[in-house]
Amino acid sequence: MKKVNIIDVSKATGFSKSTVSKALNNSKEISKKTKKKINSFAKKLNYQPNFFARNLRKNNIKNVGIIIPDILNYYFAKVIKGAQKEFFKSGYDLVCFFNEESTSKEKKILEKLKNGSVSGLLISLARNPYSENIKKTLKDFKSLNTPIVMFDRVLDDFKCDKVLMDDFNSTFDSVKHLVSAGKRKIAFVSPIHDTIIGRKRYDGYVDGLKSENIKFDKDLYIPLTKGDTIESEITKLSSNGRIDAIICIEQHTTISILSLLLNLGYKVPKDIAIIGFTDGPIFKYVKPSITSVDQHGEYVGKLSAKLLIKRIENDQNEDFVHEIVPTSLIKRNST
Amino acid sequence: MKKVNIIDVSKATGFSKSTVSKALNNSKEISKKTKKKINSFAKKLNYQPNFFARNLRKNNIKNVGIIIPDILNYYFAKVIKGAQKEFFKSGYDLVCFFNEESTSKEKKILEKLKNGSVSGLLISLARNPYSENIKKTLKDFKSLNTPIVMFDRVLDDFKCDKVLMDDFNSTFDSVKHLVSAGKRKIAFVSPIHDTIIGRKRYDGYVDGLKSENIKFDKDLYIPLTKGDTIESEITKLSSNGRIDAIICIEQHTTISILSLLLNLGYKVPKDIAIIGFTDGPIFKYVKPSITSVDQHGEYVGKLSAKLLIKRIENDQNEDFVHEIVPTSLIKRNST
DNA sequence: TTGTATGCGTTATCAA
DNA sequence: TTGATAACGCATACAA
Repeated sequence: MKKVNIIDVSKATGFSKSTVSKALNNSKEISKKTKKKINSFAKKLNYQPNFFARNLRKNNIKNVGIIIPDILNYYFAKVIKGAQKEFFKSGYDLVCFFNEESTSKEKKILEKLKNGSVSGLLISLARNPYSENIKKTLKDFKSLNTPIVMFDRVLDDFKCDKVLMDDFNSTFDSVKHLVSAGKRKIAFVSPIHDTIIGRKRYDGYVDGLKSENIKFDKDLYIPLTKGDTIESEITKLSSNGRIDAIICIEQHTTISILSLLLNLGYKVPKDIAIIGFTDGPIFKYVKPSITSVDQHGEYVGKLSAKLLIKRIENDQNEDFVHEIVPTSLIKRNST
Repeated sequence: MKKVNIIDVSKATGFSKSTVSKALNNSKEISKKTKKKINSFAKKLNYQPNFFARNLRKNNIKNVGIIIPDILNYYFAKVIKGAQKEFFKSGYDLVCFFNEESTSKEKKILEKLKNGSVSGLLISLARNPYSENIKKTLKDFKSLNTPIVMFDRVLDDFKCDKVLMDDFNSTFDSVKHLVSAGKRKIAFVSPIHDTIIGRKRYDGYVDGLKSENIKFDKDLYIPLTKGDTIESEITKLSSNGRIDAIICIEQHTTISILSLLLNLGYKVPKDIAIIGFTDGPIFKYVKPSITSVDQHGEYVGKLSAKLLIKRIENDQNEDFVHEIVPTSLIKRNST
């Protein structure tokens, strides 16, 4: 069963293929009557204009790519949701890729996308993306005129539109919140201390303490390296009333800490309060529910999509934009 | 900055464009030396063959679409992950859409996809998909030679490859598991009693009871309609030792039930055991952790992708396949 | 081994 | 208002 093309419609209606084309594209050159006839035939034959021929002729494709680390991460799922909605509204299709925190996979994806199947790219990089490789590959997109918008995990020295979370204030505000709840011995647990985001959140924590005239105690800063378990750290830290609150900037570690504290017999938040990071509902269902920093993933996706569309459709030479999306604290029962 | 095309490469190298084309496609007609030269020039110029021209010529596109209800649902996220991996391996790009449980949105997506931007379609329908509209739209894909694979939420009277969960045995096995833990007064809570899946799980429950010689008590079957709260139902049901276990086939309802029971002073699982449904980690972190039916979303995605690729690349006329993916019980502390 | 010519299905320009 | 023709960029049958 061959696909019906414009010539089939032309033959069926008796009009030339250029008339058919114009009629189907609702050109005002064509009379109402002719349009009606041609449209009805096209429908009857289930004619669909060839995607490639049309795009080849018009030389633009309404596809954009998105590359994120992991779709099972609730934050990224929200970003995709927000982005997809926005793109769909503007007629763009969203092609999804996952780098699984691997720079080499990321590179493979990027190389593949150079084939022109997308006219723009949304990307949040794999951890430790500071490889020259990736940067070089990304630069190729510039010469292909394919704009890139980075969000969340961005490359500092790559020039493009960027959407960032307000990581600094997320922890700054967390400290404020804890202090207002009477806490002053606040630990900071970071399994991502070697990332830019981790450092910004750390800075917010340190400055938050400073703004409350609390002396920074480096023993209360717990950077975790991959594979570290927090068990001994937390046990040590929590003994003798050395701390009365914990800010943890990664979801699973937060849950482990909560369960550890409860097992050790501490009351949360009375003895030790906890603040965690996630967009997801998990913290809502544990006991006690955990106060958490909401990163507004859906909004990040929407905003990134808007920037990308603008960049695709308008001037590529405008100055690059860096948007900072504020986080907000969802207050629950752990603080 | 115009994109460089094959003629630019041809001029740069001094070879004709057909020689260039052949060289870049690694044709054995072309000498090693020529290939080398042409390849190096192509690289230097950052030449990328025009996506549309190439596809127009070859008339096949390595894009597939996936439509799911909601990406924030962990099960569907897993399906996407599994599918994406499989598609990527075979060189296909995955274009993602979400129907948000709306048949009209679903229809819009399908209509749009008729433009030939994908050569295959993976779909899990919005609830209540039994509209003639959707079926008619889906049928159009047949005449476009675009194969469809349905998974999970399928349309019974539409002929295509399908991947289904073993819903019947999921609840059948759950009953067995509860009985082996000494429970016999097992309630069944279903917020999706009006769906095929809901009915199959119900059947599994009923037959599970039968196989254990437990008389079915219709008062223990709680179908919930949208908006119903389970509070009064569960309170009534749990009083006077009327039940000693609950199977609930929706994640959020399950969590609510757990929390309700604990508030009412019941011990879980001693007084009342609970089994829920989800692929996600939420049940792992509540106290007590909840035994749950794992639907193996990633495998469902992978399998669906495989079927679709086969259908795209091979004979379209083979008989349609219906795969049943077994579920498994993750035993935790609520049973 | 390389080059010439043609066609894929559209849309756009120009002529009728 | 309609139609003939060229062009988009590539791949391939065929000629050299």
